[in-house]
Amino acid sequence: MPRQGLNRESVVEASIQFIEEKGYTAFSMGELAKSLNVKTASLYNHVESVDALFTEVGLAAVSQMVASETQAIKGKEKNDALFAIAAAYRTFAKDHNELYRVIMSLQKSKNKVLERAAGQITEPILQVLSGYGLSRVEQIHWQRILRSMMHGFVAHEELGGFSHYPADKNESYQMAVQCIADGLQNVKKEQNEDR
Amino acid sequence: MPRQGLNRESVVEASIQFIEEKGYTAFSMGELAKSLNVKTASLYNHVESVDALFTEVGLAAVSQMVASETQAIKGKEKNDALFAIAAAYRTFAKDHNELYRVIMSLQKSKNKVLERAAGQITEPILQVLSGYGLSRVEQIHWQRILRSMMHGFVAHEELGGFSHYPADKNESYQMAVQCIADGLQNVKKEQNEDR
DNA sequence: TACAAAAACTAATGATATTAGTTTTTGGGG
DNA sequence: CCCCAAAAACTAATATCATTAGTTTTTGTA
Repeated sequence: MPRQGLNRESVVEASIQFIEEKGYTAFSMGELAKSLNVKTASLYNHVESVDALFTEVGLAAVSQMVASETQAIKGKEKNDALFAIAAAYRTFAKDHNELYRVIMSLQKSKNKVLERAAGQITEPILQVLSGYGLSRVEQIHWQRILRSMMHGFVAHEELGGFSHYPADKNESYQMAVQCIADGLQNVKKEQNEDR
Repeated sequence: MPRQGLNRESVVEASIQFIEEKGYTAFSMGELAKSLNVKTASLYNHVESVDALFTEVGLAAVSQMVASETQAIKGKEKNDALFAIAAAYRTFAKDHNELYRVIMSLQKSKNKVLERAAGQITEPILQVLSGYGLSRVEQIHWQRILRSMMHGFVAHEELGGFSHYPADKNESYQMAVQCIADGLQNVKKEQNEDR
């Protein structure tokens, strides 16, 4: 009954912490409330719904991830930047796999929110690609290709999708990124041949 | 009270139909029961839990998907087969996007089940790759790369992850697959250079 | 034809999110 | 310094889930 000094931000913050510690599936309004020494209903003074809360958590997670990526590519360009961002992406997904799931479940939510997130996610990737002398449209294509590969890989990896085979996953990932690096190289080559 | 002649199989079948029609999120034991003219509790004579039921649905979906892929690559090899399986994968994911989600949520489930599914999913992909003269280990790496790209792409696409940009998604996907085709080509080239 | 197993049912429990309505706290204006 | 309105917390209730226990009904077969 003494006030806990909660607000939207601190509730989101607490949710992130809860999810990182106890996991995605353990989360509920009741459990969150308990961890804040508050009754469940009190949370609704600060957030409209569990969905809205998850959206906030997802956006915060996106910011964290983008920050990691941005940090990772600082001062790098071309393939150095490419391998760096790919490594940062995968590392974040592994180190914060519960948050990564929230990011990926974010998509299904609505309109504006999604656009803001998409814009953020795209930014460091486009920065990396800007070093390859691509046209505007090519950048969009390759941005999609890179994101697909990175997400597809970590999604399979984390969900146990390609367990146990006698081949190192780090090496698989390196090969995947190299494949894209080579593909980007080819774009330039083809342009030269066009002249 | 007259018997509905249900059994595990028909319940799974009905679940698939329900999910395809009304969607993943609309599903509940109660709604399923309603669609079968049965009380909720009766379903438990045939399935142990919602989780077990979803596992069954997921495995059935995997079978369908693998069948599509297998059909698509019949009589093809090398890049023909590669582009065919990639197209079939994406088409299935789009045409049965609710089922595709179930497949992807399958992963988190347990041990044996997962292995069986993984084995099935891998099969037609390895068949395609067998045309490229790869070593055993290389096959595993490239299988992971291809699966990552395909899943990553359709996941982003379906969840609205890379909406609206002025670049055709079909073309992005073609480029992604071409990138892998070129990568596979390079493996051979490098082997030749080794001699 | 009777009976036992299978299939359906009723009723209950315990999570869950959410809302309505009530009490408590507290910061700023008289 | 005190009062009061808004904000923050609370209590209580509802509705939706999955799931289980215990009961009745149906039906194949001995």
